[in-house]
Amino acid sequence: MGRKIEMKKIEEMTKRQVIFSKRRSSLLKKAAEIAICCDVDMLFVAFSPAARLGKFCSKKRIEDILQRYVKFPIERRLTSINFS
Amino acid sequence: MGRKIEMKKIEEMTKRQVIFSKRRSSLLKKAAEIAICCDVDMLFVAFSPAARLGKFCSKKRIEDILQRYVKFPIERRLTSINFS
DNA sequence: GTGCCTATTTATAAGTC
DNA sequence: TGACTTATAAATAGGCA
Repeated sequence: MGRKIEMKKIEEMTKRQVIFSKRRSSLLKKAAEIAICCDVDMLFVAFSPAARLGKFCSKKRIEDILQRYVKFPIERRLTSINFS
Repeated sequence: MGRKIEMKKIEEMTKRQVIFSKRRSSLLKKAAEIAICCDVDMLFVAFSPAARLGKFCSKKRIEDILQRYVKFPIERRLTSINFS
């Protein structure tokens, strides 16, 4: 899509962030479509090098599983993220 | 992409499974590209209605986090999945 | 950092075998 | 079930405002 790019880390930070932002939203959109059309629950997380989280695409079952089984350190981080 | 479809659950099971299989692999491919080009770790999980897991797109940090913080019931399920 | 534009590249629904 | 093919629709890299 668009002009082709190499499959390697984009070294220019600004460019890398712009590309990430754009592609992440497309990926989430796709994940949401698949979740609905194919009747599956989808979980998606992106960790930046600074260890911050990206976003979720999720539904009920995954929220339940996370609340039930995931210990506090990761749970605390996960709950700061928007579900969509 | 392709002929347009409605944003709702595909009722025909066979068709739904075929579509899911195709779109899941595309989504994983995209996630892998983003992970490399944008230097992020990506985690992706799909739960079917039968509660079986789909697949992962993951890297080192996420594997570490899962091993360190996720309790056994979910961990046991996660470890049966391929990382790619 | 945001938000559109668009030429180009990908994804993919349907179909066939 | 999978592996192709193809017409169509979506994603997107690079620009530009």
